[in-house]
Amino acid sequence: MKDTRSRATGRPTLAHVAALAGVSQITTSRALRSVPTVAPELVERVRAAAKALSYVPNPAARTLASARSQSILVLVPALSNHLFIETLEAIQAVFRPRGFEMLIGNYHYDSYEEEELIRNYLSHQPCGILLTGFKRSAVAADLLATSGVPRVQMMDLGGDTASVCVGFSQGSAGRAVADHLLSRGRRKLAFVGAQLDDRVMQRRAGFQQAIADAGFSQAVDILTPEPSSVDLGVTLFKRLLAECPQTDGVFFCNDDLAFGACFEALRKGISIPQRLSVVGFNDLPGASQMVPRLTTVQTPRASIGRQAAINLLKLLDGETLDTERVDLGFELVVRESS
Amino acid sequence: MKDTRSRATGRPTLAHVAALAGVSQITTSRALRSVPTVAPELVERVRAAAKALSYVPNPAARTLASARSQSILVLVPALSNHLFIETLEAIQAVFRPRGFEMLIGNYHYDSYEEEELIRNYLSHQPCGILLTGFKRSAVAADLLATSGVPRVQMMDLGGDTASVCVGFSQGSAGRAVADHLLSRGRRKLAFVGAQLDDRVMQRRAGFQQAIADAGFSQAVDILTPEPSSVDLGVTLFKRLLAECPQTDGVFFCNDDLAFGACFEALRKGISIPQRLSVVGFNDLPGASQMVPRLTTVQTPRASIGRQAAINLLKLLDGETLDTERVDLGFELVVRESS
DNA sequence: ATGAAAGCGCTAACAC
DNA sequence: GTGTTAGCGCTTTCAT
Repeated sequence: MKDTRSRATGRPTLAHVAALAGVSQITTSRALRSVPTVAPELVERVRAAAKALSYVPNPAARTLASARSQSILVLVPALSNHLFIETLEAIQAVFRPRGFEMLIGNYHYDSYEEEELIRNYLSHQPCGILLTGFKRSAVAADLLATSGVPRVQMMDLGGDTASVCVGFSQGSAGRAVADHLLSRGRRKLAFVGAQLDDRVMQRRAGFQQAIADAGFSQAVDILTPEPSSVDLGVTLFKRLLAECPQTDGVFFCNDDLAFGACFEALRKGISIPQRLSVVGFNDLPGASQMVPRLTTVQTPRASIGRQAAINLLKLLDGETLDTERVDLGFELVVRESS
Repeated sequence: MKDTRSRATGRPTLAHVAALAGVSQITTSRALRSVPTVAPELVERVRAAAKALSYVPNPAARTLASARSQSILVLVPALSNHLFIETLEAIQAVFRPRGFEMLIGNYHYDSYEEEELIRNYLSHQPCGILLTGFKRSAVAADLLATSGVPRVQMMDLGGDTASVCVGFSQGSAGRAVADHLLSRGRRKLAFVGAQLDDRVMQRRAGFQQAIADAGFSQAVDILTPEPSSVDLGVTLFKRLLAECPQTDGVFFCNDDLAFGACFEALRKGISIPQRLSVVGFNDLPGASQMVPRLTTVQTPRASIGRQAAINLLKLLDGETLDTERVDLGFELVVRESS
């Protein structure tokens, strides 16, 4: 009966593995972390010993000794939006196989909560941080900068922070929608927007620019500062039909607006693919299954997550990607109902 | 210029706080953890010193020393389902204010992945575990049992594991739906089910039982082993109308089936609230906004998360809740479209 | 009720 | 390339 487990945790420790492999603790440590200076033969022996004992490293000890954990902090504004879930999945697909853990911080679109989360999670000494967007409190920005932990920002490309960003351009999304509609022969194009924040206006600008570049002009703008919703989509769609009945292509700046419109069209028996092309931004969950032919411009969530993760890995490896901005474009997805 | 920060992390340590407060390190530790044996006056002094230095405890050191982290491991089968997101939010609302972190493990309905997650996360020495359902591999169950970490199971009440469960009874959900329909004067009741797993059959049994108890009998059963989907809902709804046109109340065992049916009804101009009552299980995201009057039986996700978290806290406090089973019932939610 | 000493399991720094 | 030593920052144990 050999003593191969720690009294405190009941699990074998590095010392046990080292003893079994017949090398020093530090060599064991290095071998297990794939530090290149260890002789291949020793690596072999150590691996075998670790396996024999079912050794699993103690992350707390590792973090304490190295002042750096194997965790990546990911801050998202919401979990209720599918967009971020898919982004998280893509991130995890990069990090999990490499032995990193993900700490997920949901700040509910609240910058004070974001600040608190940062303060809390920073105490865990994450080795990297993935952030969503630019806007955050000065305190939060300062905490991040002071921490010195490598970080990558996702989704937005704009802003003034001198750091690595992975996202897409709202303007080119708008442009693509216009090109798509024009290529299908649509000429009476409308833009329907709510909320009217920067992003919406950038999408609109790209949309208009592309129409102008093609030598046409946009037929109509239906705009309102109200927050976007399915109901509002119905209302604005009615307004569109009233004000500009000859419209044959619409870009709804938000998914729920587009959905409300499609739904209303369905009710009224308006055949959307034939009389009208509708494009929405992002994809309301389930919408694709319910509404006949809704074209959708999707934020490239998975690509953004994956690329952001990959760039963060590069930073962790010591590469310098200063102020790199990666524009991943977007995807035009044509959905069809049953 | 006093030396109030650790060389390794740049942050103040317990020793710094102790020095400033003029007490020993261990008293400082106890004061900060609210160990009751410390004199109130010292607690005061220590707190002040900690605040003055912006001291934040180092979780790695704490975990290493005590062989127990402040993390709660939560295992969910998916993040893409809103049900689990809402459950997670409710759990977090209990734990975050008390200083616990949440480790979220998404096993994608894959029991091998669940096993891997358990093995990995167990190395972080979580102080508690929240699990979803009963079915898991024998290895996983063994890992959990051997770990000795307190755990609570969510969602299902059945199963044979002798542990604390918080969930709801599928049978009583079915019963409630029948009662609801009967109370609205519906008499020709139908059950539409897909997938036909245990849970679906339990819902059906409860539904039938309640109808029988009220002295009536169920008009028709539309069953298929195919997996549930919106499309299938359309198909089954057509079958229902063909086979049993006089039906005036239907219980769809899944949300997407109900949605497909409502959608189809809408297309055909069948007025659901007048001619037919439709009840679906759970709420397809967005469905409430799109379909006129869909009654929904909702898994009490938030209540389950909160109650499970509270029960786990009790276990952490040393209370014994052996084999406790908490049935949280369910909610009947009537949704109306715009 | 408070404190001193001894680790927790690992890695950084420096030797050899 | 490998090993020795000395902590990382905290809590446990045991004394007082």
